[in-house]
Amino acid sequence: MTSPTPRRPEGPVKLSDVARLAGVSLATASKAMNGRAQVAESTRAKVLDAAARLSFTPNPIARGLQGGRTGTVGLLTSDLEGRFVLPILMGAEDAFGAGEVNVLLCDARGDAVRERHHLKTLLGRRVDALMVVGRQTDPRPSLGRDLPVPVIYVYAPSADPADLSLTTDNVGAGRLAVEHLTATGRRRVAHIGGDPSYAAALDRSQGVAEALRAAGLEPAAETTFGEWSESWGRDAAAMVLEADPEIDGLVCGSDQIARGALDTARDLGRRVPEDLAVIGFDNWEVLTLNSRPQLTSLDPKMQTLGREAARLLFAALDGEPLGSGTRTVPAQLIVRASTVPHR
Amino acid sequence: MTSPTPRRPEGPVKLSDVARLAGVSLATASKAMNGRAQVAESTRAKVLDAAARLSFTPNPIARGLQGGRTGTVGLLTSDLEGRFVLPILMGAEDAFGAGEVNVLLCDARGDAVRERHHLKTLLGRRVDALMVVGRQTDPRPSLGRDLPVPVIYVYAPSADPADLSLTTDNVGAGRLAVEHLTATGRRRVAHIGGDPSYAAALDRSQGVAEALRAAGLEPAAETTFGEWSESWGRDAAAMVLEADPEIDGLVCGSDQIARGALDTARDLGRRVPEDLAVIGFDNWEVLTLNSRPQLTSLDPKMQTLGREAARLLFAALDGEPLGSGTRTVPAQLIVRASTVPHR
DNA sequence: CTGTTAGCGCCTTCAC
DNA sequence: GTGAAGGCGCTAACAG
Repeated sequence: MTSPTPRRPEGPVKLSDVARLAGVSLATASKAMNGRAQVAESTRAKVLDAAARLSFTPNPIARGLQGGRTGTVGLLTSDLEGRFVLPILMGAEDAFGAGEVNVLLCDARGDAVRERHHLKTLLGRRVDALMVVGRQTDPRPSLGRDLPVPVIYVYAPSADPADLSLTTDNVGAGRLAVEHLTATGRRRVAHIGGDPSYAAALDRSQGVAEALRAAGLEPAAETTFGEWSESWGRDAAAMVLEADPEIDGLVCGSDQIARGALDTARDLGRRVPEDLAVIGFDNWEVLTLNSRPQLTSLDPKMQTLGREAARLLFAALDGEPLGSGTRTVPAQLIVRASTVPHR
Repeated sequence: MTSPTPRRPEGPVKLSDVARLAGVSLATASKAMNGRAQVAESTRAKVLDAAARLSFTPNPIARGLQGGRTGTVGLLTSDLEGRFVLPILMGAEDAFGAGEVNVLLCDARGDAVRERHHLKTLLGRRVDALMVVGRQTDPRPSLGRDLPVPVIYVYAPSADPADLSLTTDNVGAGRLAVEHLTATGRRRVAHIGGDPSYAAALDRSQGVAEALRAAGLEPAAETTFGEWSESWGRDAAAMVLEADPEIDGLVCGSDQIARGALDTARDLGRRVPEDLAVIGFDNWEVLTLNSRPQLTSLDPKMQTLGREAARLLFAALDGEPLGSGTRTVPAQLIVRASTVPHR
């Protein structure tokens, strides 16, 4: 047996160490390591073995200098604060990590100048691709058309249809909410909207309207828009329920609003879900799991969004055309006790 | 006037382009750009001007190959999911970004094997420093003592006292909570604890006990521990208030618990804050701002934690000794209507 | 199939 | 004060 762990050179082990141990030239070692075809299987085995014994890791910096892949992608967020961004980030980091890619994170904190600057440094670091994450579904300005790497916009789509964007399907989510309520027998449904300056609020409202129409139902009231807060949910629910006491289904623009609505329902002595079904959006668990009763909600699948975006970038790096336009990921209905009686 | 924007070579501009435009050699250009002393001021000016006109950005990859700084730090999180991690990340990214450093993000998702792996790739990428972020304040295993770069543990301190850790002062936070209640005249104070398997729950409880003793007060009851949920807050508050109706101050182990306690107080007809003051921990705004009344809480200053950790790493990169042991950042009392009557 | 030779972009000796 | 040459670790031409 040869010595299992040859004397390691000081410092990190380099390809030349591997080559020497394997008794081949540097170039051959390189080819063997990178799976190039012009290498005899026996030599490849020798090299691979040597590499393993030295636990060699190629230096990505040196590799990057060559102009090939750096194995990094830039993640440009407009605002880390938003709770929506984190799951996207997780999904992306997850998907990339599996593919030996590392994520370079930059937060522009809502400032276009800072965003420009980060874009420059990321390109300077020769990232292989870029993912731009915003915290609203309203379209945002494009980074430009002639970037040297593939770019995908996530959650906040690019305003330029030539770019590729991936966002959540809020219209569909609105439809799903109503379909769930009608499927559970509700006939008199009202919608309490969120902040109408957000596309998400308008889209959800549109979906609600479409589904009601499709079900042959009149909305119990015009959508009332307000803000994304519990207090708005409390107030709006009081208004709506007073105006039409027959209402048996309430679609709320967000879980916060829904939680406020639940409070009002309790104050008014309405039993949920027996007298009144309440449904929210976002599936923000701190809210949905802690409310009484627990809240049915539409999960925007942010993690899927991140993962899927990473997948698309990977495909682009593998030479597939990136594509363009805005694609959506469907929301998922999470049923809890606020819409169906105890099982 | 010379042409303001000289014909740019194709591709990114390199130092040799700058040198040529400035009419000096590559070496001189390098020295001039890096502020080395052995360069005439006049030549330096020429070079700087040329660089500006070409908007030259040094290639960090090539720089990194040299073995100097790569201008990247690794951020190793044990779990991105936790809501605590994000603000730390923001603070760190913020502080680093200002210093022209980029953050390489890796999420181990609570898996030690994955953590090892990420550690290896980060070191392989020659990060200048490492920041390890956990989601509980319980000590975590050290990454080891002989890492080639400075390491700081944030929020979750390292179990090895030779490492440098930065976390939040939960004991002090517990004290602050009680001091606030006594300062507003409460004399009969009980503590509803969180999940006792968390150091945070025990530390806060300890701080509460200390401050009560210091104020010459008996705790209204032994701390009851449970879980970090609203329903535990509701149940525990009911128990505690029934056992001792004289209680006029409730320190809750988290904002979630506090919110549950507020619900119970309302159900029991106790006026908050007149009859009963309620205070939480974490200052999680979705909870504190939406409760009725708004909730006084102790903010753990996670963003400060991240920023401060980055600062310490910067100092270490500048040659200062890194230091060791666990340091803490004090929590900040955020007073709202649940402890003081309407102003 | 394998090895030799040139760079990638930059910084750093070391002569001049 | 300036420039020429060598090298960081690796890959991509080319020769053998």
